[in-house]
Amino acid sequence: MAQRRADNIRETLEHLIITGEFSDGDRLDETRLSEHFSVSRTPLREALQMLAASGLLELRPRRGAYVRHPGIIELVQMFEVMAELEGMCGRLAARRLTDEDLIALKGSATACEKALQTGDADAYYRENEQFHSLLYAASGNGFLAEEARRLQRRLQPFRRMQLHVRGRMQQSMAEHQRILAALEKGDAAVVESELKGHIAVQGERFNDLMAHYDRSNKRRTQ
Amino acid sequence: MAQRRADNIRETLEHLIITGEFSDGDRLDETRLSEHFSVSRTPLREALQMLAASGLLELRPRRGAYVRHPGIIELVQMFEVMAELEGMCGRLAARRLTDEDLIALKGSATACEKALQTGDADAYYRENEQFHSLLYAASGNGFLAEEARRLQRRLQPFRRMQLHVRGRMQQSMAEHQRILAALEKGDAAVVESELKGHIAVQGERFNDLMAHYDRSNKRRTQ
DNA sequence: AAGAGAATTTTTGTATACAAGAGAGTTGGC
DNA sequence: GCCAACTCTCTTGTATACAAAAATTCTCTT
Repeated sequence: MAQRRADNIRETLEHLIITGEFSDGDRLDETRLSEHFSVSRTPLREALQMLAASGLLELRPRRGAYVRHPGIIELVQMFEVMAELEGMCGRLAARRLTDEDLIALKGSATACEKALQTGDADAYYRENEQFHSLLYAASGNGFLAEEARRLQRRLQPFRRMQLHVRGRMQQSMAEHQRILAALEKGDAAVVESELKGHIAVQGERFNDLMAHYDRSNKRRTQ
Repeated sequence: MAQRRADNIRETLEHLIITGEFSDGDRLDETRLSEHFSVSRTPLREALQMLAASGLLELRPRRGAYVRHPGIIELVQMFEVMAELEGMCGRLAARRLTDEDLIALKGSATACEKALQTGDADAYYRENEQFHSLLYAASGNGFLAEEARRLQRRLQPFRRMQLHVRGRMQQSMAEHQRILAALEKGDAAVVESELKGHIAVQGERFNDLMAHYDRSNKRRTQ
């Protein structure tokens, strides 16, 4: 991919869609957008196709590009898959972990703890993401790591919301510690189940989460 | 997606890449290809980007599109993930299976058996693919089913090769029967482990498979 | 003669121009 | 007065034209 402009536009649009600037079902007008970005329709269309490929848009032939936000059912399903992938990463990592991996993971966990103590949810979110990415890499399966990152990215805004649920950050941190301990012992089964739970809880607690989601939706729709 | 021409071209090119008409590292010339397909470069480029999005090409900015075949390591990793996803589908399906799902799966298994008895490897391949697709759907998780199908599609040519390994078809059929039996009993753990094994064996027996692969590669390179 | 640098050529990336399908609005018929 | 068909417009899909960056070749110098 990655011709300069098309890729920049993709990134910007992706952000706008993910942060909810565009609502589900919105139609993206090529001409309007190309004027907005001061480019021709050619690179803009390339951006739209990339977004469609990653599932953020639906391209209906001769009809246009429509924003496609996952509904609650689809979100639960995505978290279900994410839990499985993370569990798999953990299971493999427990067997294949290198010393460098462990050091990096511990460093990341420390950074998480620091963010937790200062109460900086954004920083915690970033460090948490880093912790999980390191774990994916530690699985020793590059393809799995890529797939996990892809889905992580897709679920990004929803995982972020989770952190605003009362007490979730503390619980998340405790889970990280248990995961690290089990990893160090090489206990694949525990790592796998801890990680599955660590993610699955986000799907299961969706009532809380959707309350937040709906309210932020309403706020921006008004 | 799916503007008429770009999508047709994508399909054709995908076939050419998957069947090995293009080798790893081959550079695809936009002008040459657009002349070959009697279209302009615009829809052709769209096709290239779709192929890049699904991992069949690498688009290096200002350098062109390069065919990207998975190496043996990546293939093993992909099968490892496929096994996990199939196992997950099976586990969920054991819990969520409807009567219609079971009937459809049984029908598909019967069709597999018929193909096996007539020794028609192509038919067996098709019916086998159908059996697995039905299983994905039976998981009750549409997102998981889509992801599984995506990866199945990507591994298609390599799974197909497996069937030419001596005795693999018979073994595969027996595994299907055991999976069906466990599904009917609702034994999620057995279904999951049977399916994991059913796929993982393909990754593990990669020495046999690669012997075939290399020979067919050599044959067409000459 | 070999290597570095400049000019040329080739190829990708972007803009614009053109074609054609979908949708809305209008008009004619019943 | 309502429905249907036709036209007109608007938007997408495709072709072509243009710009800019690599790659290649040629030349000049050492």
